[in-house]
Amino acid sequence: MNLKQLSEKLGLSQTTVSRALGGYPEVKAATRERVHQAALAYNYKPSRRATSLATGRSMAIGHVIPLSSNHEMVNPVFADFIAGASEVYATAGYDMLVSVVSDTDELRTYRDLAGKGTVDGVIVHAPVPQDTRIKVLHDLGLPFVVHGRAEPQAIEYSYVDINNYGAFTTATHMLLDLGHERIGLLNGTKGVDYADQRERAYCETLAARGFAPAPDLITNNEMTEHAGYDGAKRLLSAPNPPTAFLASSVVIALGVHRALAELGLKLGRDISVVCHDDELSYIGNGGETPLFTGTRSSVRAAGRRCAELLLDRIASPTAPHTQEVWDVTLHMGQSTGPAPRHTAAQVT
Amino acid sequence: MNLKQLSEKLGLSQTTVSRALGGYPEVKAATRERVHQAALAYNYKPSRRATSLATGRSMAIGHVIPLSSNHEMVNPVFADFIAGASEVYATAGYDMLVSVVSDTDELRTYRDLAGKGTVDGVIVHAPVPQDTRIKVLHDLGLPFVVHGRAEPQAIEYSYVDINNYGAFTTATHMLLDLGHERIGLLNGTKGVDYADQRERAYCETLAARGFAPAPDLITNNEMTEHAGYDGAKRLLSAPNPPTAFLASSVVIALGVHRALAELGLKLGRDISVVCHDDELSYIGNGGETPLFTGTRSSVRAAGRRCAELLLDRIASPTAPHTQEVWDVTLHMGQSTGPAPRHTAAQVT
DNA sequence: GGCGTATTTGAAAGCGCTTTGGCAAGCTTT
DNA sequence: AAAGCTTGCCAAAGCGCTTTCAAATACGCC
Repeated sequence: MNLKQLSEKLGLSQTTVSRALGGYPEVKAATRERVHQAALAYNYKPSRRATSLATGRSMAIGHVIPLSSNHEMVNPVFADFIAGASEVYATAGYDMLVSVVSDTDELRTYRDLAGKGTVDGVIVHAPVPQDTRIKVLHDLGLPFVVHGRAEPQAIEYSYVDINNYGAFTTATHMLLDLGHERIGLLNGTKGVDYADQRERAYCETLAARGFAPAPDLITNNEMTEHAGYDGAKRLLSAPNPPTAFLASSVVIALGVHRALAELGLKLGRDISVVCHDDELSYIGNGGETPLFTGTRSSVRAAGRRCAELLLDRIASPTAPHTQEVWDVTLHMGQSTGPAPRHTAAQVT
Repeated sequence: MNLKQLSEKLGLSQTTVSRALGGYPEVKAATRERVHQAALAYNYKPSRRATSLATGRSMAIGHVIPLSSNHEMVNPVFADFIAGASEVYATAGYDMLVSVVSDTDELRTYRDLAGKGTVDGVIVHAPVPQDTRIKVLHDLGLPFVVHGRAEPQAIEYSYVDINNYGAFTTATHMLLDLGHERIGLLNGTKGVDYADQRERAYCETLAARGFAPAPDLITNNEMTEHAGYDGAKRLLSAPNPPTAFLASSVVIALGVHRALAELGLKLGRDISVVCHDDELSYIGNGGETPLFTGTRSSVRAAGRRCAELLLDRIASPTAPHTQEVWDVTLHMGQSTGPAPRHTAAQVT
């Protein structure tokens, strides 16, 4: 059933039917009602294809999920981020288009989406400093919102980020206050903004408190369980091992936890761990007393907010940009405690 | 730049330009070349909106990710599944549309997608026995492929599944062979096909070997880390605790691992764990000697295969249906060992 | 009654492609 | 030389909507 058929059945013009369904005011209430009834009865739904050609808007938002080209892994935070964004799109009548592409293909994907007009806007993930994507999207005239930041940038843009620097400053201070002096940092891959911010916070806090950050206590990796396990195990078996870890994600922290169990070390007593917790639904760190002490911020909420901002931008493209940095709160769990008197790990 | 403008620049008709770009044979090679050059030079890309209206195909596939209505969680396996599917779509020129919806809204979403013609086909996730979605999609005439099975069904359909029954039969036998007699089953939510298959395999194998499956050794839950932790802890602190666990996912197994660490029990010695491993990239159980002994099957490969089958169906809708059940292999890890002589857990 | 103003409806022109049905020119074939 | 094929191109008709512009009807008021 298409518009023409429906309007014939009703004895009305396509114009009137279209307007009635579209909620335009110049249709008599009675007529509108009649049209709605008929649409329901015949299960008429305007073709998305035709609508978008006529309006010039595709009513879809693109999410380009970068696959780190050397590992080809997809970070589970995207699942939650997308779930949040999807909620917003659904209520606004937008569809969500996701393409998972090697990060080397990302720019091409954007050019494609813009050229073909497949989407009305995109979300940019995991920005790096001086991210080229921002310039490209700006030049393409495709509205976008960045999840994270990519400073410095000549171009004004909207973003939603968390205060990574603040979070890891707080976390580092807390571990220092507990008496930990050798703290390992199990971080994400170098060059991604949040990872860099966190490392900077860690180093600068240590320096401010009079400790020289030891480069050998920092690992950079995809934030997998395995990386956490490997990193912890390696650092703990080195001479002069750390007594605490800062982990960039709960998944990493779980890996640390596994390493500790294997080494016979007790979390929170022998070794302390603080992580950043995105509140992933399946790998949650919830409960009244969460396992890991961590800086917490819902990535799902970030997804929602990014989606909202993007829809706003599409609706009013000339409005000033919105830049939000969310503060994160430190939640105490069972993974932190005072530094042991003697170096805990006597691992060979 | 649109087709009209490009053809004017070239002094050709829209027809010829369209054909040249579309690879139709009735264009002179020299002309085709000239058109391609111009398209490149002016960065012309045919509008997806217009193309799909003209052809009647939207060149998009829908993935409806169900959010269990009571928990509102999104399973991380979807991230990997989608990554696999996306690869296939990308090479075939298809887009992937994903909507994350409460499972109560799923049917409405399908009707919407079909009615508006937003997608050319969909993938059905996490089927339940006598799944209503299959009937609905069949009646809507929307091509689909199911990831998993939903037997019995009056309707013929294509699916890709793993041999869940076989996997958990093998796993149960293995634990029995190691001397474990009380085996806990930490399963996904009841009613989802794979969870039911696994429970059936577990129960029937126990029965075949002369053991009565104890209902109090089975838990059904969302497959979160927390569920694994809770389940293990509860079962281990009951009178007559199990000496081994079958876990429906690595994420659950990680929770079990955490519970064991907390109770001072050693994985693979005091308590054995076998899990099903979807080979999730971030929560991987890889390495030469994986942590968990498990039945292994790549959910990403399943995503790829489902996508291929769906594109095939769309290309030839009357072709016979394909039904694949993949065998899974058991990989030995460090989490299994002979049953301890005495009940290991002396937990209050 | 006539005029101005709302109110309500419709005809038709796009949106930017694909594709059908021709048509002209150049080749074969008889 | 006429008839029949190919080859290479084009005009124009859709695809199913939205939206502009115009028109018809109803209403209020002097």
